[in-house]
Amino acid sequence: LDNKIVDVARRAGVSPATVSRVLNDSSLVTEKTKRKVLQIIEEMDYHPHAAAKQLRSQRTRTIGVIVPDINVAYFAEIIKGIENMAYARKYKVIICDSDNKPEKEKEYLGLLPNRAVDAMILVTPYLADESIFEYTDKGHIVGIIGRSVHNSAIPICKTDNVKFSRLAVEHLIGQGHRQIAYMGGYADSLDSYERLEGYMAAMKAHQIPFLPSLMDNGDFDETGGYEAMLRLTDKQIPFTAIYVANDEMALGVYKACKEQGIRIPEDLAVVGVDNNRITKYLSPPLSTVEQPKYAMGALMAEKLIDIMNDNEFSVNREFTIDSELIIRDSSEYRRDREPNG
Amino acid sequence: LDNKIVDVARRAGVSPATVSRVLNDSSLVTEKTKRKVLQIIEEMDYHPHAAAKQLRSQRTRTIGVIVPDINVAYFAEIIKGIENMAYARKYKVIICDSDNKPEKEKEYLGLLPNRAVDAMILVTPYLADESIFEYTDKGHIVGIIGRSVHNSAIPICKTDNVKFSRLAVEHLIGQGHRQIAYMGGYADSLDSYERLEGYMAAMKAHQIPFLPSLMDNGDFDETGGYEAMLRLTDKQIPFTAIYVANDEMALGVYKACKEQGIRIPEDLAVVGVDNNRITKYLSPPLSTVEQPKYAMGALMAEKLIDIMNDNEFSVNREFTIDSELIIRDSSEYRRDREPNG
DNA sequence: GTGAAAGCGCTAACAA
DNA sequence: TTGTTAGCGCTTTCAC
Repeated sequence: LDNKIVDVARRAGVSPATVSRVLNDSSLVTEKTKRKVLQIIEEMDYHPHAAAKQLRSQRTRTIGVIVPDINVAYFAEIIKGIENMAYARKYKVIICDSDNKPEKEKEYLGLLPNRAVDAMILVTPYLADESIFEYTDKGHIVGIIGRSVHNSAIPICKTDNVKFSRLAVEHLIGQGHRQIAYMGGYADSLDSYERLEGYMAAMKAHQIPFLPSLMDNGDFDETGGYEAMLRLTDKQIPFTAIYVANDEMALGVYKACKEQGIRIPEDLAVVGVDNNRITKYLSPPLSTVEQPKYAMGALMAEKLIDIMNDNEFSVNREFTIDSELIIRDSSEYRRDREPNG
Repeated sequence: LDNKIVDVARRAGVSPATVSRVLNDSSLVTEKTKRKVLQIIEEMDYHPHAAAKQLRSQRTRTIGVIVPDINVAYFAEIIKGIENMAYARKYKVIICDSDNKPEKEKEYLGLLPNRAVDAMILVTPYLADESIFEYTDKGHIVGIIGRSVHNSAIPICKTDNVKFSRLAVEHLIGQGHRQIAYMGGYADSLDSYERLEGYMAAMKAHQIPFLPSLMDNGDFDETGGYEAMLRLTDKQIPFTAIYVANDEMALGVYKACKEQGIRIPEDLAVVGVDNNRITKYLSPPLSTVEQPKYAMGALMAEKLIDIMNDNEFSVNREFTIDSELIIRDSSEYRRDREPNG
């Protein structure tokens, strides 16, 4: 029914091979034949069959992206960065929303051995390092965004958790706070751990004793943050500031504070991480650490595409992007400030 | 290098056809052979080659989704609905973020004739009806979410713009408002038009004269909403309430009000549309119309998959889902209300 | 610079 | 119930 490459070839009076060369702009075709073929292609409204091309060339020009929840702004922005770079390099992006279900992530990884994708980008905290190595060991191309992994061969893109966490906590200390709580994500997440490290470094540098009872984990989501905040306040150990390992959990902290009549920032200063779009609309606007989400997505997509095309010879496969502390009203109480940031 | 179906066949002592049958669980295989083959597949860690399968079967089990911006919560939630249904039916989803660029949307539509996708879901206000018909006329399967199109053959999923807009405006009238402004999206969008229709119906039903000068368009985004709001207030024609055709523009309205010292809801009641996640965190929380975004995505994906598998015989291809007015503080000023909704 | 021919890995029609 | 066989539509040697 549809036109194939032989039909175009016949009409143009050339061989299928030549049409193929034109299509993939090989340098070995005369300008004249090329023009002719292009014209026939246009006339016949010919479209190459993707699957045939993929089967023959053994590449799909498709990248998969696994995220826990596309609805969370942090992941959506990363995907956007990936998509834009992919589009510029004529790659497609298959989106794999794991719905926070590890089984679903494992199944989606299967796209690699099925050769439905040429590479996979993981933006998920769930998959164990070993599950990832299973694939990289077989030569599959995998990139990781926003989390650390103990394997220097895998390209990974992240920010400096320790560094920005220390800055965030030192900002709170600079505001006069001494009782500062820390809320992490999953207990076993390397990100959580590194952010805690930064927190402790700041405390230590200012000779503030570290209180384990002022620490809790909120699973990186709103509900978890809410519940962790309730546990923290239940303890009756006073604290005047809290450093929360991501903005989603900070939403839960806001909710808990509202319910308990704790005023932000008068009674409690709050600093989050991610600079989700939502944070600047909160009341008060939330201080947070900008994560260059779009840039991380775009960079990782570019690196993987370069690797697949053998344009990537760099030894260093770990890319650390700078992140910036954004101070808003949630951590800085001033009467003279405008109503919103 | 990798195992193919013949390798499995050989090892299992059967023909490739039988292995294929097992893989696609055809009913014509003995339990015994099936078990045997499955075991060999497991042993050899065999994974079928997606492109070969696609080429032979002429289906990709992949759906494309075109959205203007995956970062906008409205679109992200729809995608999530599509992705979940697709996953349940063993389909993949290719995400096409057009970045609000019509050229990019046109190019992504090319995935259809390239047979890189079996169907395409459009969630974009940009593409002209004719551009869509170009593809449907050639037999390509296309579904549309959240906008109207003048062609009953194309499956489309939407909410009843006229109905919910009328409800929203009548809510404002019920609060005692008479000078009510309307902010639409693109001037030529059918959604904008239908929401205006609902607005006018409500006004007419309550014998409130319709003032064209209390209408403007804000292009469905925050900046557009901000600018449209400035134009409206510049006119010096008083209004005490505004019905805004989506939440993104309402963010712009909030910003303009803040700058001009207009208090919400005391000086101006605001109602938006979409119930983006962000709205309930605004100060004051924004009244809005819930759009069942996830449900629309899931429903459309299901319908298209049914159509592709000939399980869909229904004549009616327009699905209208109910939407619900959510009243929060931005349109209802009460001293006794809790700080946030 | 161009063409002929082989084959990528699978499925489906037909035969057994 | 199972096997044989012929392609799906393209790219890519290898000749010319």
